[in-house]
Amino acid sequence: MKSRARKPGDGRRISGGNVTMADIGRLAGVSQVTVSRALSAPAKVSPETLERIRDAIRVTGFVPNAVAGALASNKSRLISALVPSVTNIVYASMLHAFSNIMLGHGYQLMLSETGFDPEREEAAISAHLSRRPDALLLTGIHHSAGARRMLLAAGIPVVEVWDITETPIDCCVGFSHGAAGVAAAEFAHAAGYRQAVTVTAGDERAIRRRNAFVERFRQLSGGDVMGVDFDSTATLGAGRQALVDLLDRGMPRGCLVFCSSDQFAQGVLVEARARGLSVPGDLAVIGFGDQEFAAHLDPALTSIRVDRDVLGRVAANALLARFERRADVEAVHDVGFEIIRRASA
Amino acid sequence: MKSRARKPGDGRRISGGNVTMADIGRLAGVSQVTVSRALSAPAKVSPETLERIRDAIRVTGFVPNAVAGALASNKSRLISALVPSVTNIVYASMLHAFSNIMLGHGYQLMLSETGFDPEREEAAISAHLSRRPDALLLTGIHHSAGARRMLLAAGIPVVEVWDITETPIDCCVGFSHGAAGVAAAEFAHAAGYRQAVTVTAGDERAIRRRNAFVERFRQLSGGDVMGVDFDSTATLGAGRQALVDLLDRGMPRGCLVFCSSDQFAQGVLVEARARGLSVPGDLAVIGFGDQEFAAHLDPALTSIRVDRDVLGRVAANALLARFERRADVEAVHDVGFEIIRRASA
DNA sequence: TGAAGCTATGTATGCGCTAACATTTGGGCC
DNA sequence: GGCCCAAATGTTAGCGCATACATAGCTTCA
Repeated sequence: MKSRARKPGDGRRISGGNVTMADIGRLAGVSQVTVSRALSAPAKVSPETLERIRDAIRVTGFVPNAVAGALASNKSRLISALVPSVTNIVYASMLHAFSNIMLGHGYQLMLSETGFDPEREEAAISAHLSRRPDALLLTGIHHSAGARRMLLAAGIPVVEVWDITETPIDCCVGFSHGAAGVAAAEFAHAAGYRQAVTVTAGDERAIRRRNAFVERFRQLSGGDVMGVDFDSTATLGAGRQALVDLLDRGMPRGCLVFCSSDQFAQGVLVEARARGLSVPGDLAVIGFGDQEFAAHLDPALTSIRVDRDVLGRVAANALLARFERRADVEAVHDVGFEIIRRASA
Repeated sequence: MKSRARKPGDGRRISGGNVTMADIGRLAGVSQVTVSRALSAPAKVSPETLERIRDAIRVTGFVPNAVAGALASNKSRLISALVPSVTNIVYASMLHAFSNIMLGHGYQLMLSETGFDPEREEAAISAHLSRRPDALLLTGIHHSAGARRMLLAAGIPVVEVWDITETPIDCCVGFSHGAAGVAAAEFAHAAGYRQAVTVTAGDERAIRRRNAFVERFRQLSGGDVMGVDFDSTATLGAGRQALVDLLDRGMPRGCLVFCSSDQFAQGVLVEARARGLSVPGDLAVIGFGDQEFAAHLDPALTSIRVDRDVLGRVAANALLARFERRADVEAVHDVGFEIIRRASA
């Protein structure tokens, strides 16, 4: 009896889908291994046999079971990616570049969102590791102790993106958020701004940029820097509200608004226009991310650009290099950032 | 001998990660099955045994191998999602809502981008099916013949989103793009517009909306409707360029620009402002998607809203219903759309 | 001409888990 | 006291592949 007794509705496929290599072999008059070879190393199979096998596959619609393959070979050709949010273009475009390269090398992507929450991240890591991915992409360099332990125990390549550290779990690709904040402060000071305020999302990296900005700007200008912080992710509406709050709190005229994202910055610009405030006269604005719309706003938005495409590509290549145990791979890749000066600051 | 001889570098984990249930059982003084039960049905295991097993798991950092579990049970608890692009907020936010619900029910997500290309979609479907997902989410209702064949043979729940049809592969959640185009034409005519042009991305659904709009608008106004088509996805810059082209081609004054996305519409608004054209005086604009920025543009953008959150949630629930073989599930879910009238048209 | 090597295939085994069935133990009950 | 049943655990048999090793038929060339 080929199949054991099963209750209905127990997950057994209705039809197709459960054709196996053994079935194909039977049809083609060869053994299961030869079918396996025909798929993974066709050069090792004679042309005639190959053709019979391919016919059988075509006729049956056979799709090899990669789950079984992964179990047998201990290689899943699956990559896990954990990002804070897919609706944030900044992560989505990095993912896009990353997954395109991995796909080109035969790897599929498993995705989870962590929402900037280390506990959710830890849960996701555990869930993903149970799937035995061949590698893992994490966003950021701060992870719970439990997460670090699991990742080290898993013994697979891990790339942390969007930040850099001298002590990555395995390797990291990103840039220094502290340096970005400092550069923005120096840019603002050099541009003549002596007063600044901040608008920051509930994102640990945004907070680090803000802190570095505030510290450096205080050093340079001596003044105090007030700010509006959000728990949540950046939206245009929140940016508008932030400017309302800042004006209520007596935000000085002619000051620079350092925003943790272009969404906030656009909101500030929109609210300023609605109130008849001139930019950069009454207030100047600097965003982060240099999204496509930044250059087209009126006034065009000054922003900190990070090449998310390069980020994703470098991360993918770092993993591929690790798979091939290439010796030339470095653990820390700084992709840098660039302040794009436009009319808003 | 427990492990066979292996060459170095053949994918074997370095440490941890290859603890098995049998190892845990040995430590806890029970058999492997009891460990399995402790994890999947703890009520069936005595409290003392449970505690010893949990201790052993804690000590070793054991993470169960879901690959083996999936092979044995023929249930992967994996859902495949194929979307045209994750960088398009319209799909990203739908995915976000979808994956949140699935995650809450213990399902992980496998993701691929298809780039509006049926061939890429077919390849992705094949790759995903080899992973034996428990269900599949597809974008759109048009798929290659090969794709349809594979999906039917797989015998798993499939939900097609962003469109509806009377003949889904399994079930679909979306709205009628033809109806949306017709509604936009009727809205435009009722608002007094007698001339219209279109700006359309290389997206089969956008083209269908456009065609329906053009046909209905012609019926109502008698006039011709010219348009700019892009092969690629919608960007603000392309929208600007589209208006440039349309003006060059003698686009009539006071006409309505029907855009296949808010990105295009924003580009048209930006270009109009740059040229000193008034909106909706010199030209009116209607977008699609009602993204967050639409309401904040100047003038605020009239757009066709589709509730992407509901779309993702309904799609998730449709799959969950199928898993539970609930009888109350319908095959076609029309989530509708809504024209949000603002200042731009 | 025969040993060595190569090509094409096959056999055996097990990856780590779940599902079905078997067994043991200890009450509860008539 | 014997019977039945439930609770707790164990035994067995695969899931569909990939890997290691074995084997048969052919070349090749010393």
